[in-house]
Amino acid sequence: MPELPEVETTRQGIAPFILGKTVSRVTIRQPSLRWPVPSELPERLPRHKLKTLKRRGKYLLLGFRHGTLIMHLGMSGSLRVLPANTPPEKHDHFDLVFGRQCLRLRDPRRFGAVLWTTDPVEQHPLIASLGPEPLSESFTGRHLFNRSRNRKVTVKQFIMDGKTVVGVGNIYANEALYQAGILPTRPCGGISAARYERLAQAVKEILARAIKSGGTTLQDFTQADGKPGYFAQELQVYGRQGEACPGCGAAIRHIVIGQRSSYYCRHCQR
DNA sequence: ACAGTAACCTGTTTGC
DNA sequence: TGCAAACAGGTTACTG
Repeated sequence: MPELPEVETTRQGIAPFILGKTVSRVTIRQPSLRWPVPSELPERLPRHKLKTLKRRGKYLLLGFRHGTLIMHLGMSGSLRVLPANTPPEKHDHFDLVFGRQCLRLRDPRRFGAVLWTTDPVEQHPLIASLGPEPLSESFTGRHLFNRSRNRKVTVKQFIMDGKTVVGVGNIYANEALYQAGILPTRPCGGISAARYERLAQAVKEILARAIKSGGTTLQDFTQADGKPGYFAQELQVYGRQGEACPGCGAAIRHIVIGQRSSYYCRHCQR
């Protein structure tokens, strides 16, 4: 479900309710997520104040004086702030309670994660090898060009790899390649620096616009207040197999690349 | 180091 | 209508 815009939307939505607040209780209902939820959290977190709430790629980082809680929403996760006495529903696996309010993780497919580290979080194995933030200055066309030389994977797989750049999932990879006019199947090692410049620009624009729209709701993504995101209406190619390309009117095509659905226009992308 | 595939899990949609 | 297969926004782990 959530790509970078959805995670950022979530971060912004929950921050005002939990930043600076003190944890009163932790409830683990389902410890079996992507990795086991650390069983010591209910002893370790209460009485500690949440000092920072950051995002790195699609990871949310909840900073405490004595460590960092790392959360990931996987394919189907969502976080909401609710009154602490709200009865949990079927897939509500984890609660971080702050007095009368509670941060609740719901994740039907359980590909999400809740982890704890006392080391500097940037050294955590899941975080340390990540590429640059797409909305930062260190993410450039030159970076894409340099990293892709002598590689053969398709450009779509290349930009979806978190070691290349973080936060570009399947939806926005399709959209960025369309906007940049690049065929998703093209081997990444043969694309020119000028075209990578266009692609980096497209990634930045699309992610920034999606964040402003509150993310993309396809089936069940909700912002922290329970409202859907509105970027789905602005998707040019994703999920539009057979529809007319907004640029030239040709039918949008659908293929599978690396087991992920891919959509493109054969005329506007080359 | 790279490329390709399977794996984790549940819910919904599609096809016979 | 019923049932099974296919598919879904992510990422790691394993194989060659």
